[in-house]
Amino acid sequence: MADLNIGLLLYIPYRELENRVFAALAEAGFDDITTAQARIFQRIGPNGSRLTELAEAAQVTKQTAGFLVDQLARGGYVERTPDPTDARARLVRVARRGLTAMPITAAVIADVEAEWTAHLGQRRMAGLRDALARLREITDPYL
Amino acid sequence: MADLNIGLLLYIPYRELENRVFAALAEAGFDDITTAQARIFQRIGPNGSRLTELAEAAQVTKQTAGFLVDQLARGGYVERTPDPTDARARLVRVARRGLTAMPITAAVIADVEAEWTAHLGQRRMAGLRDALARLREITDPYL
DNA sequence: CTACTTTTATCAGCTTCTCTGACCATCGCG
DNA sequence: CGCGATGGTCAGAGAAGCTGATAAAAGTAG
Repeated sequence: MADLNIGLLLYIPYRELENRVFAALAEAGFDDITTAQARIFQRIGPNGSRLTELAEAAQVTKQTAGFLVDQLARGGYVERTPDPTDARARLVRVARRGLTAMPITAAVIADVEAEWTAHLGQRRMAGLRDALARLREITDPYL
Repeated sequence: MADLNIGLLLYIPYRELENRVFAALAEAGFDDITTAQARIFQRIGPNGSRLTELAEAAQVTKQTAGFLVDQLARGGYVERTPDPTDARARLVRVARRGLTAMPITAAVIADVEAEWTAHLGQRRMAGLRDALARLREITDPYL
């Protein structure tokens, strides 16, 4: 095993956080959501997003994004409304059930961050967040 | 969108690195490997690993791990040898083709890390690596 | 040494995710 | 208006993951 590459080092805590979030959501009754759906849901902007935007941000094809959005819509997590500025497009917005799930997710993330801060110390945790935010500038295809 | 949660901040650069690695592997003729296979391959120890270990490290079921190892074996990336210490178990080892692919991966990772270091500065990059390595202590199920 | 439990791995069947390719409707521009 | 670009859907297929059931070897208790 020895020292792991930076990719795996990024992936390991990501996966841990994801697991914790899904465990909490399932316990709260949101047991019909999947990781793939969540990765799309996460990228919906405050005023809704177009399918194409979501697909690009999540790095999947439009077809896959559409497939996942349909499921989220069936579950009541999102709704699809026509885009007033473009008759071809439809805006995906967070709906009732999605709004209910969000604070649960936020609470788990806060918990996990607190644990990580306790382990790393405030200084290193702040540095981690700062470094990742800056890294996003050159690695996020959605930006 | 606004400020993203720490999970997504971890995932974005992870995904970028993964994409770069797979692009380079494909260009070098290793176009038959998938991300799922690579996530298993990555966890194989220097002296081989058991299927159960790989499954746990990659956080998939033994069945899934077995399925992926079979594919890796068919591609010549790994080989399965009997475990001398336990007749039930078989050790998964990196084989010829796997050994050939590893330096290509390492080179891409080095390139990407250099880019990230250029963007963040040496100090922040070192801090990032340090923080992630420490985080692994409390988030890696394989440890 | 026998009986029971645990561990390691496999087989079978199914769901979910993701892709490619083909297609349609609308937009925007010259 | 005509035409390329954009936003999205439909159809079909492969990959990846799961649960459940089974088998074989190992470990453990008596």
